[in-house]
Amino acid sequence: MPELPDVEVFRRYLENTALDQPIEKLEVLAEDVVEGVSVEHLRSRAEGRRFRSTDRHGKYLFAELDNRDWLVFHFGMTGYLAYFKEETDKPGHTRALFHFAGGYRLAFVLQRKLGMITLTEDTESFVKGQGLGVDALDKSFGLDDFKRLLRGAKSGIKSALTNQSHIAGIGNIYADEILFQARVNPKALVGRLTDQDLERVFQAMKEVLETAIECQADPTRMPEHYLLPQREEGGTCPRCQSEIKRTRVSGRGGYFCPRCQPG
DNA sequence: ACATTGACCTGAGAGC
DNA sequence: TGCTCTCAGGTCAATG
Repeated sequence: MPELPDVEVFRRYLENTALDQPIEKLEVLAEDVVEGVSVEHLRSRAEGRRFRSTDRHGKYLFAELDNRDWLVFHFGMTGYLAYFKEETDKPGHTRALFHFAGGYRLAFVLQRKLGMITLTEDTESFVKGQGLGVDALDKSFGLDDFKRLLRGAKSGIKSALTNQSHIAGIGNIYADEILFQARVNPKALVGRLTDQDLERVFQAMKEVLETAIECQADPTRMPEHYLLPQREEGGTCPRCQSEIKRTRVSGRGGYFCPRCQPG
């Protein structure tokens, strides 16, 4: 689930639910999801504080505490947040649980433990330390920057789009969607794409990510001309009705329309 | 610099 | 029902 649009939806969710409430207790149910700092340290920094603001870079979510520390969340392949009050509403695979004064809780949920929580004093240096590239939806990230970034890349376009040190936020699902909308084959070598191709990919990148956020990253709400709801064996291209094909790029399964996105 | 593979984790679904 | 296999929106390290 958690690519840029999903994480942005989580950010807004946290912003709309958990801000400004005293954190009475931070319960860590799976200690191995805390990275970089000890569980004790994390708890001592968070307990008694409140979430003051949020931020996001690529697939990382930041939540600022009122002591200027930032909690960092990464959701791996299966993570999400859940805000609730009754213990019976606690999701399975809750790995960390913020208990607020007043009885509400915020759960950090991971089925597979591929995500993590950590702490940083400075989000910019955290981003730099992770080697992340520019956020895909950064307002100052324009077409010229995009072309400059990809110029010289020897890889296929899908690999380039999902490389977080180039552009942060795009994963397997949305790379497929972007390339479908841009009518570019996922394996096409970046160096062989025309300026027009790259422009279409750039426009599609912005448009798809923004649209996905508006749709709450929910495939069932996406526009009809989107590939996402058809991402399965035997799916139908919403544009030309051809059969959607499965491919493999860098070990990950992907979907594309062989007719709209010829190789 | 790039692709490929396997590892890290856990669960769902298919096929036998 | 139970077993095995494959796959799943993440990244990272080792290898060619």
